Amino acid sequence: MPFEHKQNLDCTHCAKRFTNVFCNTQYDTLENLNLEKICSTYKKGESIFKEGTRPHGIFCVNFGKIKLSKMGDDGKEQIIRLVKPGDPLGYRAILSGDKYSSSAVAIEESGVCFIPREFFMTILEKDSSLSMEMMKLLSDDLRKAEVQITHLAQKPVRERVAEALLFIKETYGFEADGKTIDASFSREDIANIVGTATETAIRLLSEMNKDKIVQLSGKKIIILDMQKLVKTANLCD
Amino acid sequence: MPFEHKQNLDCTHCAKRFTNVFCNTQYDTLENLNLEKICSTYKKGESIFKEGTRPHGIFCVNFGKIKLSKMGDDGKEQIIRLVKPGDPLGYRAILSGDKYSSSAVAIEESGVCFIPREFFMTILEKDSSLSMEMMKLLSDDLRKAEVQITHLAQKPVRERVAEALLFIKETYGFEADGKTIDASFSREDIANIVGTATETAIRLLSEMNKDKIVQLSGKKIIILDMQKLVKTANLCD
DNA sequence: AGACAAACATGACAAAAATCATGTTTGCTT
DNA sequence: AAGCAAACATGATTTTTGTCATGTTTGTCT
Repeated sequence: MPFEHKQNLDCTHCAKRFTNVFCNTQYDTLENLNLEKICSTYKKGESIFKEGTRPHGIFCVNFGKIKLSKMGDDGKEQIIRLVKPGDPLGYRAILSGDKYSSSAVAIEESGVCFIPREFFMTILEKDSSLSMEMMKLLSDDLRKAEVQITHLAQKPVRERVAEALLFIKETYGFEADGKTIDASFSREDIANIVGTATETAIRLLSEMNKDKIVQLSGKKIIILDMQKLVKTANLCD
Repeated sequence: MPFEHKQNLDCTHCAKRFTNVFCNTQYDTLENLNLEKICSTYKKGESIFKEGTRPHGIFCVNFGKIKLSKMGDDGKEQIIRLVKPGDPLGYRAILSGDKYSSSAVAIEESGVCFIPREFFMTILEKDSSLSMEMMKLLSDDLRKAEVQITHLAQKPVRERVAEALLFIKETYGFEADGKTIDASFSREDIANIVGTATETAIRLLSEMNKDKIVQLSGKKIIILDMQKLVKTANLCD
């Protein structure tokens, strides 16, 4: 299924964000990058890479939405991160030299560019500013992961559900109306972000619906009262 | 309290592990490192650095045991990582360019070397193999953090307590008898690794004591039945 | 040694969350 | 449009975990 529908995506998004990573790279190298990259589209549910397999390069999301998730020991999915256009993807495994520790699955139709390992590693060796950017990326991911660890360990499910909504909103933003979260997650997905049973997630969302904090209409979630939502999440910052 | 009792520690441990990070660095640079580094000892309970403060360099543990922990939004401590002799320390904040996202506190008397920021960054810029090693370090930390996220989200407390014991054992090893974990953690510390109430941790440890999986004698924990302990932790790998 | 505080332990209870069961809605496919 | 499966919803119940209360042990300081 993870198949290459070759078509050259215009990398405006990548230009915005992923190129930040390459911001100090020489221009001719970047031109080569444009030649070396392979663009593909993935349909909703297709996986870009799978946990346990070997990485052959690094990805960059051009359009769409992707979830990074890990299989728990009992076969339950845990969503680790959400990926948006412009974000690099699959760098952890490449940089550590081991297998993918999580899977990347398209939440909706997505366009992704692939940069072969050799090419990426060559630039990485030559260009210290790229390494620096990769280190920034990793340390930032690590910081976020540590926050998530603390919250999972200490916060009740209700707060974590509210936090998950804020997290999704922070990642994908609102639709044109300025209040509908621009992403469609199943209740199960939300439960797998929060780390709870699907029924519990459903229940708590329904409660927040009753409390006029959010409004549920199908898969769309409208944030009615941002203040209350933040308060429900009980965040310090 | 975090005071510099200057004394030059012999960096045999650092030579073993931290120097791995510097393994491809030129010899003269390493000699400078030995001149630039500042060694200090920290008494049990003293902190090497504090969450929210600005990093001025990178540390390396020479002897002792250190916990890295984060304050939860409700003021509860969450232990993020355990640090042992030879491990570098405080690199996340330096590499991401922001403040410390966690505090480092000595669990027992510890000797720590400090390498000033400027010096470290200079080598980092010049030496691509050092960057590579730092990226490996970070990606590995990230992988471990993702595993921890998954376990916190999905595993019951009992399994996580068993896992915490295995984790402590993995980090600090056994005493000469080959069965006593070579570290003294309070029950509260263990609870703060696991992400549970102190009483719950105490209770579950007592149970495992009754079940002859471990033997508790004061702060010392003896692993009587490693197989059962691993089974209790319910790990897949 | 005695006093004192901190850590450890355990019971009782309350709260939170998972599980099980059973409908209902929704979105597809034919 | 009918049929069907997946997703959503909700009630009832059980299990897990946290909290509160109350002792006991341990180690440290004088």
